[in-house]
Amino acid sequence: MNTPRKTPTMADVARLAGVSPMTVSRAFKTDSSVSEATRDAILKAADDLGYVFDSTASSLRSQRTDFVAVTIPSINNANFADTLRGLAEGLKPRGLQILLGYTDYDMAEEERLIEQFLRRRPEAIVVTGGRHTPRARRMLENAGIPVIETWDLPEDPIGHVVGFSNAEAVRGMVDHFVARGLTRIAFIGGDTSRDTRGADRRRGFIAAMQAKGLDATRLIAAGAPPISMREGALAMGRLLQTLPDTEAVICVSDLSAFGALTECQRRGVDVPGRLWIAGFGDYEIAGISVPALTTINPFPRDMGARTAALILDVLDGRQLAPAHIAIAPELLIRQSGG
Amino acid sequence: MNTPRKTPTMADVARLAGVSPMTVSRAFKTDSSVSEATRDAILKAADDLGYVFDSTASSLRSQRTDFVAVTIPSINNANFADTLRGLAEGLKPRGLQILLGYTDYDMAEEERLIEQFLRRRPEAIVVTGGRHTPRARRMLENAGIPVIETWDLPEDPIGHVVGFSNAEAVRGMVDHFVARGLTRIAFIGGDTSRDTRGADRRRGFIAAMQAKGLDATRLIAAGAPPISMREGALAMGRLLQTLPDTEAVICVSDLSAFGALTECQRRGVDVPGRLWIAGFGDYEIAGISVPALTTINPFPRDMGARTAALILDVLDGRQLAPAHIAIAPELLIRQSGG
DNA sequence: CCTGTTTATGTTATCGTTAACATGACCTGT
DNA sequence: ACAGGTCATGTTAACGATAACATAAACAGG
Repeated sequence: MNTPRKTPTMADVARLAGVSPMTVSRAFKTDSSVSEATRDAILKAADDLGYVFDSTASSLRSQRTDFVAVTIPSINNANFADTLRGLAEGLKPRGLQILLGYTDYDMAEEERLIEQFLRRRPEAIVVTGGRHTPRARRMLENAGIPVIETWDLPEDPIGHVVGFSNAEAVRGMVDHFVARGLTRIAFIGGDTSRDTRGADRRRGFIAAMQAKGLDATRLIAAGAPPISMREGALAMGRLLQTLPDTEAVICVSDLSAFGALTECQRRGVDVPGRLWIAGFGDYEIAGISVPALTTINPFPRDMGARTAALILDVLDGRQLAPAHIAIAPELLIRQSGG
Repeated sequence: MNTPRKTPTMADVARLAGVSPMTVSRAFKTDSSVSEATRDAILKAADDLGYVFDSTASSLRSQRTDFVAVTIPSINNANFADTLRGLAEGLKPRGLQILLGYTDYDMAEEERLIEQFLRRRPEAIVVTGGRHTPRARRMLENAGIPVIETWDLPEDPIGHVVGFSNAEAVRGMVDHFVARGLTRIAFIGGDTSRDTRGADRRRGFIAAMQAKGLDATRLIAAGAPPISMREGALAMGRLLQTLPDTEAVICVSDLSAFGALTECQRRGVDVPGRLWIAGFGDYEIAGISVPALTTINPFPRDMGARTAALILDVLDGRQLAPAHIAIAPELLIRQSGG
């Protein structure tokens, strides 16, 4: 019978290597001053015992968890995934581990996640968007760690911001279409308050149209997020039926835009001949579909990378005041219109 | 000047509420036996102090972290994201938090991640695929926690398995195409060993073709993963140039299949009229593109959900022996061929 | 009314690591 | 040869929670 021995600890390693536990602890930190011979002996002993370092104990004693908490609305979204990737890549060199949660576009769920995350004592917390429940906001304000809001430019930020104005970005698209002589422009999506960024884009569309003195009522609902290709196709169907003289459609995202495009293809509506379609996000599909989709690139991965860099700056004391980093989204005019 | 007071602990809450720290601890566990009056007083005190429960200390003492470690090849992949979602949803009711890492299709990176994760003392670990570095495998074997391999049916599993045979799934597609009378069938992707599942699918293609006595050499490389739409389009370009008499193409994923389809559209090649295209994964785009893509649905979300259920069963002692759960992928014949 | 059980709470020791301080050995320059 | 410094290692006492055990009060059944 094999002994049901417990997981070995540093003390066990120390005993086998003939040193004190403290020296073992030092040997596991690369930078510490331990003689090479001692370190080798310790690592050998640790290997022989099958010792696995216990981060939990380390975290408790050192008060450093090396966690960065991140909440995003959805994992099944290439834009957010890109931000996450930029973030993860920027944090990895420093050994910071992301604690990921998705809110499913639900602020109450976000609140629950934030509460859970703060209990884990992360070094920083990144949230998507600038709107939160009052309690969530309070928790973030009192967390005592850097807070970064992304994918938005909130009027009253909690702490740091790395984002862009969704409304402004869509205004750019409207202005471009109007400059090209179009007037009957529609917007698909952004109809529910749940998708905060979608709603902002829709608001931006309405404001921009009104600023140009144009009819801003060609609004097609797409339902609750995640708004995907299918919803885009259905919305396009409704648009073609109710407002057949529409000249261009701006969609809340490339996914709905592509769905809308496929609906046109199924119905034999020529894009861009009879109708222009624009999306948002510069997903891969926007660049490769036939026709390629006119869209807006908000540089999601860059947003993640900048957020990561900001976090490191704050943790290292290089950045003291709340940073307010604005990303400039880029208008990409492609074959689907513009 | 405001006092730089430290974060309050249970002891502080206990003092304010006039109880012992142990009672505070109990009050924070919903199931424990604390009188309603006491609990209210404690929660009130905690709120007044801005107390935030410290999971790190709790984990160290109770030897329970409520973490489940998960490694996936890429976050920017809707299939893996679906698995993750199924997993997260299944684990959330039990308060298990996912510790996510992505390997970027790199086994050495996977090894590094596994090592890091095990230090966090997760309750279980989920890995994608059945191939790992020898050291990674050893670490998993000795981890003393449930190990679940997914997205594959390894010959020699480490512990539990929730997956399917990538090779068998593709065989099903080949058999179907052959039954429909085709013989000149090509395969795009799976050419690098990095994408283990892609390579398995390619192997499955070759084996199935050879089993039918057909030419299994129409293999188009798509490069290193992540193989996406663009690579699919480029590969299709090469296929049309070098093997123009090909009747059908099976692609390593729907993303490359859609890219391939767009290339046909750009070149005026009729799909399915002149060429059939099939993908893998049943991504949303497969169902909505025009023509819709013939593909294979491996039920990624279900895989995640089943994995979560398995983890709970194991943690609760309901499942003792290593489980071996095979998912049956479904052939979806759509307009692009079949 | 007494014993046995349940309920609400307290006491003590500990989870495994490391911050902070201490120490002895070995330099190093004058 | 010695004060001052560096280097490698050791000692002690936490970090903040809770498992395990203990106890007092309330309750229940005969």
